[in-house]
Amino acid sequence: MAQLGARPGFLIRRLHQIHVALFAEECGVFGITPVQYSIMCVAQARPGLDQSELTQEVGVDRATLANVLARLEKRALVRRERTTRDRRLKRVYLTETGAALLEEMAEPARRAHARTIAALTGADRDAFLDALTRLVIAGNEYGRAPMRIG
Amino acid sequence: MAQLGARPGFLIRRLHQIHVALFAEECGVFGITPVQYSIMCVAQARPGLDQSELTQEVGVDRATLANVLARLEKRALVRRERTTRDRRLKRVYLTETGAALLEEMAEPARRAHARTIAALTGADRDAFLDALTRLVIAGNEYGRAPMRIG
DNA sequence: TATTAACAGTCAGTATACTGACGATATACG
DNA sequence: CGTATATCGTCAGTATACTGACTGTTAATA
Repeated sequence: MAQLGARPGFLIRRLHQIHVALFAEECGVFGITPVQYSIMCVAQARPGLDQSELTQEVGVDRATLANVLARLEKRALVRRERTTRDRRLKRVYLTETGAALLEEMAEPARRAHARTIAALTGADRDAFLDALTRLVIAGNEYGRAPMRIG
Repeated sequence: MAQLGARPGFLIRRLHQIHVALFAEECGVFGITPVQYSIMCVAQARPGLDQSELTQEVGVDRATLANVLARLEKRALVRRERTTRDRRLKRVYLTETGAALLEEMAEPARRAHARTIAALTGADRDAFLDALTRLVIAGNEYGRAPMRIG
């Protein structure tokens, strides 16, 4: 890892790979990925957001979000409705099936996140998460999927 | 970011997105992505590694590496040679074109990495990189692209 | 030696992520 | 009112990343 290991972007890519692998290990049986899980969580917490609003909550660009939603919809985990007020919009709702799956996955998903940072303890872990949060907020506007902060 | 922002995996995904965006901003004109850049760097530092060895240096699974190398080879940035000793192997070498591009990109790439963690200063930055490194080493064996450590 | 194991690289299929373009719709403004 | 502008969702194309299966080759072993 000599040279590459000194590059922040390289380490971040690796840690992302590792988290995805851990999430698959814990939640693979449900056939749900980390991003799908994030979208389902927001769809439950804030039902009826349109796709554009969802991108800002989940930090996924609109093209990707449309793809993921199409997959979730095909499995009847999510429902989309065109509004009549503004016929451009599609509001997104978690179905009962989706809500049930979300509940089943809660513990495994929590474990996946915990295992990702299990090598850090106490103050180190807190400091890491704090720094990570600061970087994500500071860099929020870069890329095609800025989030709504607040 | 209320709920999602408390999940390590979510933050890591976002920071990875941000780094890729910054790398594209700095290096986009060269048409080279972060992973392509990593592979080219290793190909230069350790010429003649076969693809299997390369996966262990770069932390990319063999299917992905083959794809990336095919693209680099098409642009004549990299060369692949089957060995006669072991006819399964393909050794990888950076071409002169590749070496020239690598030199051109050195500064912009360095900036992209620096900007990714620019919001942290001094001890905070050191602590963050240290924690990040520890997590990457601790989780190295998860997933399909473990690295050779040492 | 003959059979079996393991390994290297590839391929097909799928998921996230981006770009740039497009059609449909809504809003602003002259 | 009518035109220009902006927005929403989608689509096509490309890149990284994974899985599982496959071919060809080498190594191990019975």
